Amino acid sequence: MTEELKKILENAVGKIAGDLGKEIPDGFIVRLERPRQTGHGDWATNIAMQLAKPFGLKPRELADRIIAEIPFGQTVEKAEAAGPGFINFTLASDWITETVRNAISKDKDYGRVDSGKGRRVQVEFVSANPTGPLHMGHGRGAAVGDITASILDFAGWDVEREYYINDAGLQMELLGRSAQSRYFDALGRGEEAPMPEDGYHGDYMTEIAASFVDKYGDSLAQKPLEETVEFFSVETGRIIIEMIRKDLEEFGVTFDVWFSEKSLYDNGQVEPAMEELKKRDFAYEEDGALWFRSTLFGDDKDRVLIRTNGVPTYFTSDVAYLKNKYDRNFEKLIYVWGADHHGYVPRLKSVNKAFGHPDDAVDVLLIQMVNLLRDGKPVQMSKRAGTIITLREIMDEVGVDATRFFFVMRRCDSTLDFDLELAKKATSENPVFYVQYAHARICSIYRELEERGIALPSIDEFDVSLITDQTEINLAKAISKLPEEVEKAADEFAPHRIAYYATELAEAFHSFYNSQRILGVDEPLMKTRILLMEAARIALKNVLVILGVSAPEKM
RNA sequence: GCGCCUGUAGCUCAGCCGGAUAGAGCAACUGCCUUCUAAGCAGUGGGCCGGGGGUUCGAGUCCCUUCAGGCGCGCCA
Repeated sequence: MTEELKKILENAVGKIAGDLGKEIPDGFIVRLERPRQTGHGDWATNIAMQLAKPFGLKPRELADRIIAEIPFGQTVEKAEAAGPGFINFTLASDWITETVRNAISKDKDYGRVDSGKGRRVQVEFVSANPTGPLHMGHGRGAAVGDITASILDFAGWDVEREYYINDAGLQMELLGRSAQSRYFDALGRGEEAPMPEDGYHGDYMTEIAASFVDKYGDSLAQKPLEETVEFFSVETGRIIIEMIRKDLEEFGVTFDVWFSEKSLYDNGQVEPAMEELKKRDFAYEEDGALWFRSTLFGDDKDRVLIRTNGVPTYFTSDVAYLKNKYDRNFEKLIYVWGADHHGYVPRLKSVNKAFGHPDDAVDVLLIQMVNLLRDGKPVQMSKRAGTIITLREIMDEVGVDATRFFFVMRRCDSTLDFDLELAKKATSENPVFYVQYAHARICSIYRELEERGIALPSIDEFDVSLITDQTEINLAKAISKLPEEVEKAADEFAPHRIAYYATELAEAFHSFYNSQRILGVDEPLMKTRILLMEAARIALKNVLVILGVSAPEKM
């Protein structure tokens, strides 16, 4: 629909350029936008303002000349110059028929676009250390990552979701010693293996230790402590990862790949990555350590890759991991990180450049903090005091649907107030219910139709001439926006756009529903409205699928 | 000290690559159920887009500066 309009405008502009003997500037493209004001028609363009100077005309004058070249009829019903030089278009009502036909025939695929062109993209998210349960912040990252991935999939990308398990390094050893200590506690021999200074104290550690006792009795206490640390570390990590995996699965998030940091070392992928940096002269040895020349990329000092004592830093793994990702032929890499890691972004980008990859192949989504509100007051959380709120607690309290929706309701780079009371409310104040309710209402009408023995009409029975009410037109317009919203959300990695769009779509439906009846009107009109409603149901359903929120048939 | 994020209606936030009279939701107020789900709809009021400068036909949007809040600046992860 907009493609045709663009073509019409390109032709018009071309003809005028010819008449004037002027050139169209390089890189010029016709852009169409949705006017903010409904009174300004369906679409608008600012080409007259853009071309005024090169054409040597006043914007309004040029706008009038462009309009004079437009063939009215099939596509465009009305075009008028407005404001400083906009051209506003009202489309012929065909677009409504097209929208309804399109939605119903594509059904589950309605809203899919192909801006991704089948390119491979990896979204790596959550990637929490396997040292404890996921908390709120991880939850937001999980929702943002998962929904971003869904959006990209809908936009025609070939998407892989990946969880990077930080199972190498000192944290894991600390975890092992903590588990070991709890294990001895469980045997009543706590003094033999004291809890390390910064050990993991959570209740889950006690439970894990108990499971070791169940499984191994006191056999693990027979050997010297140092000999079993590794075992405790690996096994505890495995148990916690499984716990995390279950929580995420219940949260509606599943990964294609669980990638172990340790495997980079076990499979010898770290050394070659370091060698490549050295070969390209981005790494050098000094003072017994291996350094990355981050100063070449504006960092204030070079950064250590391999410490003097021979132990690699986390940065080392990340270099190897980045290389590994490219080896798997991804064209685009998306990292979802907590905003507290933002200082690390330039370093990752630097490595990316050092390897000779385009800068925009890597995108890092920084997720700001979540403030949990109960009774309108922030809930104080402290790791030290053990008062961390876990993702599981939130899911259990407010449900998966509301949790997911709330986590993507705001732009990622803005801190999020998560109001527990609001998330649980079953009123229109709560956007999740508002959207789901629209879907349930439609399904309710279907039940009524079934009872009255009325079948879903065929698309050919849609009669656009019967669509006269503004709420009907607004609903059709909202439905027609799904593909463009998906494209924009994918383009910007902005899942919140879809949450906003979902609300807008639901609003258009509720408004229509309240003002017009479906049953009890003349049959042709009833059929036309049923088809419009069916298109709305499909759009709502697909949007909820993208968000990973259920679409209830009854509420 | 340096860097990143944020600052828009009473509250929570949208605002796309600079465009028209800055938008939602909530809260407040007024209406709407004998008919498909009122968990809904319609309407009203509410603004120095943190402040100051600049860029230009045009700035909430871009640049500089300043103020306020948050978060980072290890051979920790």
